Amino acid sequence: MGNIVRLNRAQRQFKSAACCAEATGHQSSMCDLLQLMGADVGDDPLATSVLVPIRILHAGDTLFHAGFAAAAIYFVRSGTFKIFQTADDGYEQVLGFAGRAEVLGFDALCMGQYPTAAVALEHASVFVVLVQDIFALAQRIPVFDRVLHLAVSRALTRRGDLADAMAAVAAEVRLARFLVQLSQRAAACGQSPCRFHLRMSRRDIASHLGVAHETVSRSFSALARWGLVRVDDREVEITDMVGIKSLTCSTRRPVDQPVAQGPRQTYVRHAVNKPMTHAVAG
Amino acid sequence: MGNIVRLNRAQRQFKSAACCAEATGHQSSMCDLLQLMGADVGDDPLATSVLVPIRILHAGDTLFHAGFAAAAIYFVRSGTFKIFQTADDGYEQVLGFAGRAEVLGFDALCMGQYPTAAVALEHASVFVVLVQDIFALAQRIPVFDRVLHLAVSRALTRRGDLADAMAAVAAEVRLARFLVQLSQRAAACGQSPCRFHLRMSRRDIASHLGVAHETVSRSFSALARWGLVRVDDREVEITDMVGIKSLTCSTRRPVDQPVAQGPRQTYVRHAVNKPMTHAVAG
DNA sequence: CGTGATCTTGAAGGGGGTCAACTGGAGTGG
DNA sequence: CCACTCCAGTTGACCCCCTTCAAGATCACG
Repeated sequence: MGNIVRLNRAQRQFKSAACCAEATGHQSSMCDLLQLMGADVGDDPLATSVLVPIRILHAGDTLFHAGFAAAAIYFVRSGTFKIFQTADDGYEQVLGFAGRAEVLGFDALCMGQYPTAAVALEHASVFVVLVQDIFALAQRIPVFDRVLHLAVSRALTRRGDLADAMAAVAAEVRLARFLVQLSQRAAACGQSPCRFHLRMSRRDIASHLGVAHETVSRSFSALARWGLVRVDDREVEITDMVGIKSLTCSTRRPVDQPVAQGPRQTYVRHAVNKPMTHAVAG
Repeated sequence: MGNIVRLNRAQRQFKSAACCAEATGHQSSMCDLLQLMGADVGDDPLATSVLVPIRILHAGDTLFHAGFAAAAIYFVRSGTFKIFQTADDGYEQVLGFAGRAEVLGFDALCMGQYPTAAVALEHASVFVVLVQDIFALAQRIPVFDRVLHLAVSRALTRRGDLADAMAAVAAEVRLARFLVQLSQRAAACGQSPCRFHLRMSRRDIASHLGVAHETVSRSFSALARWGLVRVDDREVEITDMVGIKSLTCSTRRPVDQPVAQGPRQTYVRHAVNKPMTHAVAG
């Protein structure tokens, strides 16, 4: 795959001065953090008095490296992040993409260092909560404890989705599942579930889905040919939501008794091609 | 794959009377739970006074179903569990296997229902903490809050390992990574890192690794042929720990400048076969 | 305009999915 | 006790899909 550390372009592109820019961070209050996370915090004087630093990142900036000491956890205020771990040979395995109101770096708690790295894919900002403060804050501000638990629970669910996407045999199905996930996530944020701009490169998607990046390209072309999506570089529009969702159902050898209807639609791969060409023809 | 719901045999095999047997559960104290999780709890009178139910399960028993309302989270006291989600067509995607001191069902918190299911692979017992009690307990017993956060952090890391195992191109590498994970996990529990009994079927492993179960069989045979492991049904012995660990390093197209040493060892698949046959010959 | 990146498409080869057949063990019922 | 059934596990054969290598298009930047 060669999903190698390639920050050069992004760094040049966005002219981020410093790689690990702690720069231009200001302060906010715990109250804002709780509101971001969807908690109902009346006017808790304690929450408003506790200050929480904010860190600003440019595209390509690294929020934290894998293997570094666990200094803090982060709550995404804006922007998108790529979560990945790097193998010995430099291969990046992308575990997921995190957006607004998601927690980052929590998996470092149990081992004292980050098992994964996080890189901003666009201009972004995060709330910073130092590891050494977490438990004290959780005790002093119960609603923060609740918010944290819920956020981590969501992060856990997200990583389950990862397996979902990688489990499909056909590459087109993997991509379809990924796009549907993005769509539903966008909808949950109040954005359009049909049109969105991909923040990540084909390489990142490929690593996330466990295929070669050329295969991602081909799968995009296939989905477009079948009339399910319209693709222009990183602009994606889902033109047939029903069709793409039905495609995502193709897993492996479905059941012991396949369907016993129609012309032996046993293979998944066939199910991938057949109905789609029909859909194009129809 | 046909990784279908096949509890019949297990149920018959172990003669578990009720599928969802809440049966024969007794009570224990929060103190025991905290000690299980590795916390140092002196003689906290509060912790000893809080009672925590224990649930006993037989092999094949379901701890909780996917889609059911989130009633409780569980801490594994003994035994092994299979965590999985079931697709519409009945395909089981195995997300992982959980053992002693791991938390189960936490991902249900954020959505009110379990996104995954958990089934006991052997005789097992768990501590039961009702969802409605979690936050109150976390506030009353700070150590419990800490223990919970750490356990969830570990669960998050575990799901990262899942992607690691599924990311490899070659099936033998996936299996090797899985075995190394099991080995390291066993070592962390004070058991032998070289010999262990697999609690899960080939089908479960296949689903976990994202391959067909026939491929798992073939990969076991290949690893044995290369002298890395000895396999007898579910009894596994790692006979060449260095060799199997070096095998796990094979990812995808390593780096842009391969190694430039020796005869162009660019392909992973070659690296899989070549050195191993040498190892057998040598 | 050269450089280097992303993205796309083509061609070739092989690995693994799928189906099939076989073995062996466990439970069932005669 | 022994046939019978069911299932886990293994191995073989076929062939499609994906990986890999390669080349071209496009864009950004100096």
